[in-house]
Amino acid sequence: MYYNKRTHYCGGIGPEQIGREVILCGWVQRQRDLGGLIFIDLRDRAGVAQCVFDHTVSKEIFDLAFGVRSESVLCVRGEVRARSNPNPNIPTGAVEVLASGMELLSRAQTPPFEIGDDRVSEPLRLEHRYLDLRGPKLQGYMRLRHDITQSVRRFYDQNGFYEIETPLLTKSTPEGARDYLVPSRLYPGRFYALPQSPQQYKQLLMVSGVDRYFQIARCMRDEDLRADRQPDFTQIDVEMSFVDIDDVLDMNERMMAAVFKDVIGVDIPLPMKRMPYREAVERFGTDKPDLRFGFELKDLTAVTRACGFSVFEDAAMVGCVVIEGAAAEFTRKRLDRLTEFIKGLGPKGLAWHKGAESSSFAKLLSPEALAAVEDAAGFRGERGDLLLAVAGQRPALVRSSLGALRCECAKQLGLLENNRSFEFVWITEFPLFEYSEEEGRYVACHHPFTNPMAEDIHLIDKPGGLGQCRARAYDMVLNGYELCSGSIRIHDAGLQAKMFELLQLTPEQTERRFGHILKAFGYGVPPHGGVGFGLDRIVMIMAGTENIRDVIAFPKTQNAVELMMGAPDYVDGRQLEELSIRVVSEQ
RNA sequence: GGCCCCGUAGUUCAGUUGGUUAGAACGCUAGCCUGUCACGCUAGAGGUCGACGGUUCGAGCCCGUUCGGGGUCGCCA
Repeated sequence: MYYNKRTHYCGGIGPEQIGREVILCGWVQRQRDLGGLIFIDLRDRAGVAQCVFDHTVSKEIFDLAFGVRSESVLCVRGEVRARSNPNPNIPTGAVEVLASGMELLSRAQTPPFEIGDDRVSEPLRLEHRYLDLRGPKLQGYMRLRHDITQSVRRFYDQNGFYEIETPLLTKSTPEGARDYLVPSRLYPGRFYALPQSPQQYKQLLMVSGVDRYFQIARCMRDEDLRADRQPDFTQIDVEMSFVDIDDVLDMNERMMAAVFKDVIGVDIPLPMKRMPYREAVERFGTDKPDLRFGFELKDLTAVTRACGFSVFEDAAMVGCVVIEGAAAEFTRKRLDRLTEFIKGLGPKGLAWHKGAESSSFAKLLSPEALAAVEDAAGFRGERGDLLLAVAGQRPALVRSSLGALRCECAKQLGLLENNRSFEFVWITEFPLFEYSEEEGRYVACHHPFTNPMAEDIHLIDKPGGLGQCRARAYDMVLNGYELCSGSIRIHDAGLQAKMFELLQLTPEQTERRFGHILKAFGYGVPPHGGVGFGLDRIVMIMAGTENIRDVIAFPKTQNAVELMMGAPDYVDGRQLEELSIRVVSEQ
């Protein structure tokens, strides 16, 4: 037995080891039997090494090598030697191991798919996640994720932050995402909630005088999933005392730059760009703009009021994007597909224009009106521009559709493929409140502890002022993804009480949901603020994938199912009894 | 909850206007082969066409329902 005497990783042998005896352990990537000569490619997390079995090895070992199957676990002992015909396709291709011994440690069944074949359907791979994780792609992502979290920890440690864990079993505060609930055995009818974020705990740590805190925190939200959203995810949670916006932005953009430098050697220019929320929405139709390309939104409403085209005239807003120099790329068929794309988002249709000769609306406008539209849009026919316009009754929908459209066009033009540029921007001056039709009241955009901007506080008492009031809240956005979100919190008891009043929470509700934190704030709270980063998204972008499941070891499907173990699942009747739970719906 | 896409050997896919025995590649099994590395050659096994119901003389194909998966809107303080 010598498998516990491993000398190298498979991927770790090279010309330096020539002439030395090594012991490698790993999985059979492939076996090639040439009759009197057998090759076994042995794989571990570091790479693949070719092991050779020939007449120099005992018949017993040769027969063992003859019978090995893919994915069986072996330990191979032998001498490293130079290959007479090196394989330039693998890093260890200059050498091979001439086997003198071998142990078959675990015989594998035929796997349901070939390791490393990324065409295989995702459900099958998720059901056998441990096999998918053997492949070089996911191994690379796990390593990347490790490197990122280590770099994050180093940065905050070096800047005086304490890493502190907060509870997973906590209390439901139903303002925000839906909670995952955990029944209490000792208190029938009562429930813990799993944290959506450690928000309140980190603020309480500021009350405690921790001053600077961070945590790589698991968070759970029982909401529907997306390609970049899991119900069970990880947040880099950060809070600082005695700070205002600039201090928080400065610290955390330096963290992000340090991680990019450490992990992938990319220099991120600092300070990062900043853009008020309002500007982002007007120029890009979203609060998370992708700044890797242009195609900015233009408002045409002023020039289409009396243009002669009723669809434009009757709309509350007409907006457009100009896809510069790309008119030739967009054939009639592709424009039809873009129209379907837009319709899927809500608007009734898409108007397009390549010049007077080729346009869905030019004939309907007077020459003067058309010139005014082209001018307002920044359209230049001689450059081969394509103008895409959307008209509608809801300006917010017109903007968001155009925002999605500019991204779709960039994608179709191949501007994002293999694009390794990183365009960071802080979105600032978010609205403090937004009106909820569903609840018939104003709700906090961020959360109810968010501080208003000093210059906007007076708006709170003005009629209609609530919707105008801006918050000391900010998001870091990278390539169209929201990477983090944060704010400066309220530390003034009077202002906090006022906020709850404006949110139309009764004193009873306030007491039940937030009494503990208000009580704590009564004993001396420093001005404080912080951020929460979506770690999974950071890893995803640095990995260059668009699928958040790729960078989570054991992710869930879109229906929040964990296919490998089969969670969620029914539980034993006795377990339910202990929890005083009666299941009403049938199994 | 709404909308869109997908479901055929173990895997990835093809399958004509609805028509005889549903094909290919890889993988798998057996045999041969001493320099392969996507080894090669020979032979073989492997399918409730996601499920249920309907239309039809006849359904992988048409219709309905349903299940599973993906994307997206709502939702995600």
